Amino acid sequence: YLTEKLTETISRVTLKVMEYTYDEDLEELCPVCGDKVSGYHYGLLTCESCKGFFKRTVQNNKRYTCAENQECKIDKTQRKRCPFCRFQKCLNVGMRLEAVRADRMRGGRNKFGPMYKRDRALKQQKKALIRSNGFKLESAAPPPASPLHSDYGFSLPTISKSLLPSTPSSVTPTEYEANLYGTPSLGMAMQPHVPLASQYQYASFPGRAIKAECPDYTSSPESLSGYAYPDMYPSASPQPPGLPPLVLELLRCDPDELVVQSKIVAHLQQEQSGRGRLDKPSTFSLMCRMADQTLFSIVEWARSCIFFKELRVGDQMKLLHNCWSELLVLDHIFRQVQHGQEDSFLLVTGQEVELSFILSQAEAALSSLVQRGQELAARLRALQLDRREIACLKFLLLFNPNVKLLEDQAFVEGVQEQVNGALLEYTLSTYPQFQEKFSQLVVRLPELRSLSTQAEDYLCYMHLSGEVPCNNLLIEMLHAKRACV
DNA sequence: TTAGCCTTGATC
DNA sequence: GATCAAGGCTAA
Repeated sequence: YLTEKLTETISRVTLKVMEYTYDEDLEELCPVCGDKVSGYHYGLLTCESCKGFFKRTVQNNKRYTCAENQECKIDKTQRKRCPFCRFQKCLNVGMRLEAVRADRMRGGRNKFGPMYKRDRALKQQKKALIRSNGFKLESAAPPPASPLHSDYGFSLPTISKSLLPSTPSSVTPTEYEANLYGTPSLGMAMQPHVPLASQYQYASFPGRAIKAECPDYTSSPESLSGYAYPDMYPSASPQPPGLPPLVLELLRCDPDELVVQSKIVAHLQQEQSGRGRLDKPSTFSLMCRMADQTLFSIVEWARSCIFFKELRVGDQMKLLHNCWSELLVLDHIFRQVQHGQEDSFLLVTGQEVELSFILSQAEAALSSLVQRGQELAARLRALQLDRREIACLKFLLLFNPNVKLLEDQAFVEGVQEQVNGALLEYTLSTYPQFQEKFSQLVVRLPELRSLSTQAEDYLCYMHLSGEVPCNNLLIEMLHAKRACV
């Protein structure tokens, strides 16, 4: 599998575009302040006020400073208090500077149109997956006559009550359906926490578009190199004074999270549609399939990464065999960091699962894993881990110079050093008030490695018990790694 | 300065 | 002609 993956030509899963209705999108909440969404603005669904705020800030080159610690909470009632943190949040959730037109031309469309369309399609697809999963809501009073049983074979009280609005005493099926998929609270929970393409934010654009028409950034060769940091931001954006180019490059390697999500969702749907109605996999089996697909996307990511693609296939395989579980765990942990809820999980498919449910169902070994994972996520959340840093951490895990028998160990060591340097420079310049952030981040890596080893052991145990689905890349990696050691 | 409403205009 | 995401206007 891995050999194939590393040698095959790039194949892209065609995204299934599903129908959508505009109204459902509008029931979501603004990712910046939680107010009512009024449509797509500058890259994602936001409210009218954050749209206006973003526009004013970028158009007028506003400079803000934060009177506190640059971590003010932004919600509907407090959004006016700290424009610095509000703008920071706008950027962090993925609002796009380049969608603000430097020429102020009105009307018309820009190149984000297809992205908005795809985003709508993905939201719809996720809803469809929930439907087919039979994720059950336990809020309804009275509850639905019969639990919605999953085609995946589990009917779980997965969505926490707290996420649901108070349910009217009686609901029509349509209203129930609307509550299921379209409530603001649930909509927020199901919304991708890193909005589409936010990773391009500073990486792919040589500069803010100066015409109404945005440049075709996806295929711009200039975007690959030769960019300079000062062009990445509007001159008055309250951003740190400099970003190491390597950090930008690493960030640029990250795939569009929504694309990954949709691939996995589409794959799981396809897999399930090929099964008999009575053939219902266990929750564990489904999680394995999900992890398996995530691992595929991680391999895809590595293959297309700067530095990694320079390596020979033999070294590529050794590096991946060494760190696959660490990358998988880090991917999960970072999703939880962004999710920001200590009492629930966000799955790679965008679904949310209550932690208490997992802990009540899981045996001791799994419970311990889950809890350690949540603890690590909480620590990293406390450090305010951002996506530039996570991009670096992924490379630090991938380019591990301690891997035995590498053909080009010096190169791997060199990458490790460069990335370390870039991360250090980034944290110092971006978080000058938090000098020890770099060391605080790096010191978590052994913890992450230990956690991933524990996860591997658990997977191995489950595999020996016959619980892991066949033809699984996880198992291939597990065997390969254990064969090396 | 904010945020709700209005006008515009490329794309379908 | 309808759509809808840009920018513009303005009272609070």
